[in-house]
Amino acid sequence: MAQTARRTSAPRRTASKEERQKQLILATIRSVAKHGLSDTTTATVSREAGLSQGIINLHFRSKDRLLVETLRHLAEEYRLTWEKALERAGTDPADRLRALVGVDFEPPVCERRKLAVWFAFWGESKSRPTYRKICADSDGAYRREIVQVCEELIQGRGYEGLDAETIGACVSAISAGCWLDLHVRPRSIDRERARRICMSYLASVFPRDFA
Amino acid sequence: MAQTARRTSAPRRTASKEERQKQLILATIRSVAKHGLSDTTTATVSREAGLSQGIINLHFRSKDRLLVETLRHLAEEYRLTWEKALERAGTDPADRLRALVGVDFEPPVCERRKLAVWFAFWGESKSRPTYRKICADSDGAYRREIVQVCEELIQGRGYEGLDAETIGACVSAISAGCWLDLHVRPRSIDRERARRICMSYLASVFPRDFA
DNA sequence: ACATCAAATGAATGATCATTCATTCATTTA
DNA sequence: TAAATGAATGAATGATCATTCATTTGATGT
Repeated sequence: MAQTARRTSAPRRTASKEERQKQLILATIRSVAKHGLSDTTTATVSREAGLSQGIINLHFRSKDRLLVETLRHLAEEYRLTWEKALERAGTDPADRLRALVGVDFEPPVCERRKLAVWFAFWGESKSRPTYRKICADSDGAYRREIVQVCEELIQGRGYEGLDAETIGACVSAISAGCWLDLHVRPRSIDRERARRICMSYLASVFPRDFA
Repeated sequence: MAQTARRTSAPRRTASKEERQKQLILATIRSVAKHGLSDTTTATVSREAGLSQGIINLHFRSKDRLLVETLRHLAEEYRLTWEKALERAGTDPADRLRALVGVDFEPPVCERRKLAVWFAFWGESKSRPTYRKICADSDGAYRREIVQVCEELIQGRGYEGLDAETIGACVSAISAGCWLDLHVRPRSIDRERARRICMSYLASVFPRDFA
């Protein structure tokens, strides 16, 4: 009985504590994407992980903590992904901006399941200060990076009368807005089209670098 | 006991069925904004309405139906608001575009509580086809209107080489993205700043009409 | 081969929740 | 004023859920 469940999951006792926790976080992402946050229970998560009822309390002390750690995992993955993309992009501000926008529309960040989880936590963040803080910090760090790159581009390439704060706000707003479309109206848009919508904006404000 | 609850609410038996239902929908909006969708129970809603436990099943048959009707209420209010704004704006496409953008950042649409409720339903819409359909239809209708107005503006004012679909997608994406900021990082932005971010985009693509 | 021990289990527990329905109450009708 | 009506109540019910913990399991060291 437990045998059948185990078949689809990692070997039973060889996993280290960290591996087990990550396994449960990934199971939580799948469960939230599939059932929603309201209907994600310790049962749906442990079943998704192929493990037993009690496993969540064993590794995270409570369901609440598991959810918070899941959100933290998402935020960390996001940050690591755009930091790496910036490294690869080199020093040219236009390349760096392209890289930052690209991250929002490529795996591992832009997967339908993960969008669903982001929206799920955003949806609860008004009433959950812990969620809101993690989301706000994550968004804030990304925004600061965008604005800084815009500033470098405006300075370095001699654009006149442009406000980096406003443009940065626009870029990240368009990203978020496209995420909403990908999430709620997936048939109306795909990741590549979303990326091009963002790039069309950059082309309109920085024509010499993106047109 | 029931007396004290009643004191803050509408008179007990004078309300018509529709008034009672609307009262419960408004109570649901307050409850979802305050407690989140996960922690909104028939108890929190009926308490918020100053009525009894059983009232929701009496008027909506189930909690599920109440939630769906609450989302429908939000979507209808949104549609009515931008339809009225279009009427007031007259026939000039630039005015009409200004009006559509304005709606997203004025009451009754853009209130913190209502943003919280939109995000709550978006957050569950991957796993709830009913929610997703209502959200998708609402967004879709607004988007079609934006795109059409952009087309008129491009044609009527002789803008060259602009794609109305893409610009419409940008406008509504920026709106949604600003909503995310208002929702998750309310200290970083207010409605007026959000509106100006949208207008700055319109100024960059339609300089002769918005600059 | 055996003992040790942390990891994992899953049945049991108590709390919370949506829903039901017998009863109460205010209004309308006669 | 009395009877009839149906809106509203709230205690009771059963279902679901997170958490606990006594027991089982399997890996490790001797």
